[in-house]
Amino acid sequence: MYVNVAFPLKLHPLTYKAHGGAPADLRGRIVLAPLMGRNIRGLVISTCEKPEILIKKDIREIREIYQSVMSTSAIAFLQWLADYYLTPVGIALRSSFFEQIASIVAKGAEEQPGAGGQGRPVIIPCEAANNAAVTAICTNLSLQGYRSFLYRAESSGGERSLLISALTHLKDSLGNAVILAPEIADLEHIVSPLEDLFGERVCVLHSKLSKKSAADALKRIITGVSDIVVGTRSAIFAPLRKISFIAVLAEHSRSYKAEEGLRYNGRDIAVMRGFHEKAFVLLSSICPSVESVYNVKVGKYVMLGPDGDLSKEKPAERPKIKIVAMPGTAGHRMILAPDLLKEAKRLASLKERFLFLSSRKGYSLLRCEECGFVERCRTCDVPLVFHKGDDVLKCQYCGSAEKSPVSCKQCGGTAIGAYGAGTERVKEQVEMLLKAEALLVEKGRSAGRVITENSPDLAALVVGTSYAKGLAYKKSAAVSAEGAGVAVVKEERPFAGAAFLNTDALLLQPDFRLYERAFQEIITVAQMVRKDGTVFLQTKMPRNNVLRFIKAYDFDGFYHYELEQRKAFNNPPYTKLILFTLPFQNGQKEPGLILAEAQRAAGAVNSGAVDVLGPVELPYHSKKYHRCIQLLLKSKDRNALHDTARSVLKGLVKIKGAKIVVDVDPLKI
DNA sequence: AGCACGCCGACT
DNA sequence: GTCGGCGTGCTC
Repeated sequence: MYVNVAFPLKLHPLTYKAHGGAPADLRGRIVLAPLMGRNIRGLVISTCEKPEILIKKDIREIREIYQSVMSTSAIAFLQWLADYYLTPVGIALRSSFFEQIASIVAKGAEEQPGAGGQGRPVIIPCEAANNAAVTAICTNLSLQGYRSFLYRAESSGGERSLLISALTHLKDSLGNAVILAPEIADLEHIVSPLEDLFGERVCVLHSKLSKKSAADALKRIITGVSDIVVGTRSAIFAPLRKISFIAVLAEHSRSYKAEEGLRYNGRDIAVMRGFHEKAFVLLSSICPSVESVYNVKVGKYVMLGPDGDLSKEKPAERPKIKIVAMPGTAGHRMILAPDLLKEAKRLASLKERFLFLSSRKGYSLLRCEECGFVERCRTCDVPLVFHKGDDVLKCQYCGSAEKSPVSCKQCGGTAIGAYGAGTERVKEQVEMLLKAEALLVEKGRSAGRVITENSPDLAALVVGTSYAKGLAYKKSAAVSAEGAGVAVVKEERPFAGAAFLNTDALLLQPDFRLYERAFQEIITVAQMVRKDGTVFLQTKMPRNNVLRFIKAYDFDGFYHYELEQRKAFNNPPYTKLILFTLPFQNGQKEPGLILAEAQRAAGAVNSGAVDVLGPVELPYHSKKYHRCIQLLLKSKDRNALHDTARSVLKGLVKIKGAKIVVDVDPLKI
């Protein structure tokens, strides 16, 4: 018997011989196989009586055979994953905790697998806060087959409570489950109630766990001690033998998209894993993605709601959204509108909390009053941001800083003024106008780190980028890599008011998903503000369509409008995209040469069903690379798109010295 | 991922 | 003349 073995390498599966006494059920087993003079652990993805390909050398024999870690459906999912994301199976395997799993299995080969599932769950009675959705979940789960549902919740609390209520109802009848949340910091909210319900059955899995914690979690899953896995996107690769329930919380979140390595979307592949496992898949969000709403529309998902229809829901009590028209005249310098200031002042006097959101860090841009010149970064070609505290001009991408100028680099003029308002300047303004201290919160570098503030009580006035949203909560235990799983339920103290100071920054960039993002961003903040509070939107475009939908909390109106727009401009979800990026360093040989070769690769496209955009040369913001060449394929036909992409990729890999990044269903283009 | 093969610059 | 740089290619 021969076996085809996938290794966690950039390599297609290789054929080996299995010795006479080998067990018959080799598929899904981990094996030790000779490769390049060493022994490497791999996964048997298929078996055959005769080798499927002719090889010059003689076929070598498997050295060791260990236990199976993948069911047939898990292997099918893995192969689909590799196929869909245009990558060798080995790369897909490497994204699936394979090396850790293989090492656990090989080392623990002599040990008996644990009986598993003995921890008696502690059942906590659930408050009867449920609705038709809970019933729908329970009924459908018992049907045992693949189905995907989309649920729009009123609040993130509501989203969690649907999940917890449904699982409480199911109690002992719940099979294996995977529950995904976008950020590590979101996990603690779910883990704690789930542990109350299911005890030992619950385990946490995400990529920031220490080696040991990850190994522990994986071991618990493999041995059957834990069969309810809660985690971030990578947890969808949990080595469960079977899955009957998958939940994706905040399914609209962009954090589900991997931005390095295999660029998968955790939400999309959760649905596909659910399909292969014949599982029940629940996607939920307070503002579902346009993609998912579209999938409901075309019958791929079922809408879960009181009447299966969003529009029939009772209007919830929500904070008022107030559009504040700012003077449109060029050069107007108002940062905080009087209305907004008045309300913030009133709330501050009542010791209530107010959140000021700006989309930029730092103080402002510096602009020559004479000629309007704004200095840009030499490598990244973006405007440099003035940081008043450090008195430097800084690039937001490469971080390079230089002393702030005294005169204009273009005309020599000495009148240089602040232009726009970043968080640093907003803080200055707020403190000056409200005569109170404000807390500045900016996004840290590592996702999942929770801000902890020194003051015993939370600051009343908070200024920040959208990252400051995390401060809607009071005490939060830092989610360290080690301590994940030890959850502390946060005590909430919502903001009584919030303001987007430059809403227009959310509405003016050239990206077809911009309106969707603005909608989600504002709804997310509104959801955190007290129901009797106010959310202010400062804008120079008070009549903008999206702002009107947001003001009225008109979800149906928004999705309808947005889908029309996407259709009219041939954008996703009506078309599908695959993006090739070839990044290069500044010093590298003429990009013109690479561009010409990329052109040739793109020229080989012969499918009329696929549009080719580019290749074009663009700035690329990363530490190592500064510019890139991008090639975008666009089609209504997924099969034609993938076939074309495969042939284009064949051409691109021939380009010497070029690194190629393939992004199927890119979010940023 | 490793490891070998292979074609251009500074040395015992 | 050789030693060695790492760019490119192969691994059953």
